[in-house]
Amino acid sequence: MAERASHRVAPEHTHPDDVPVQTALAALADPVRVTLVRELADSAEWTRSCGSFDVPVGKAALSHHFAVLRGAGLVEQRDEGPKRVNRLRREEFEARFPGLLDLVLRADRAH
Amino acid sequence: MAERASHRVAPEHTHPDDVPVQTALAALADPVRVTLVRELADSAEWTRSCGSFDVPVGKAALSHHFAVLRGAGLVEQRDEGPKRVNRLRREEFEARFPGLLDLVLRADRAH
DNA sequence: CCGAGTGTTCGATGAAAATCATACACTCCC
DNA sequence: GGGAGTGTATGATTTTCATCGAACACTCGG
Repeated sequence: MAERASHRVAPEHTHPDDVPVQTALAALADPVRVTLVRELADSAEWTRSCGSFDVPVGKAALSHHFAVLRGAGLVEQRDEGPKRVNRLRREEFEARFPGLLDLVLRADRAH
Repeated sequence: MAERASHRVAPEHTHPDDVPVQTALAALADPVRVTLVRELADSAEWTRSCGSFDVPVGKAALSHHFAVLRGAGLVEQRDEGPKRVNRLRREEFEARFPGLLDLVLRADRAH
């Protein structure tokens, strides 16, 4: 059939424009999610599969965190073969919440 | 004696510079606290006592929220007679987390 | 010095969120 | 098509956090 690579249900995405400030802040208030966002920011787009992140949680929790990040308009996902690869929505998120992402990424550990 | 108005233990304050991003985001991720911050932003400094805010929580919870806001470097308090009056640490917080406060204050309800 | 007003502390309660283990669905490759 | 690899869904457990009620501390004005 004229199908793309995946038969799975495509992940639900929320555009940053449709995200309340509250939701964005809550998403970024969790250390695990911030780690994901930071690692994602240091990688090329669509190169990181969900399982490739160095966080101390099981895959169930990990999957949950990605769902939250999608819901906050921070991450976009696409199925590529058996893996689900990720992309940080830098520009779109920056346009909706100017400065916020940079704040989290820079994260002066000097404190 | 050469004492100020209050004998109470002065409230503990944390300067924004000593606040981790994580803490700041968590503090602003609560709707009640955001209401406090917004009302505070719309008032002259040192004019609002803790009890003067329009939030749907008892005074115990309210007192807790102010403690969190102090710990996040968002609010400064001073005892004035029997009341404790507040001030939003606009400049200091802005210097530490550029753009963050504006983001919360503007809070486009258009979503 | 008492009483009203104000805010904090403490302990308990309830709700929300993070986590895990297990089971399941899908894709690819042999 | 079977099996390994990858991610999701579900249900239970744990932790965290917001909240409340009641008791307490402090200030001020009669």
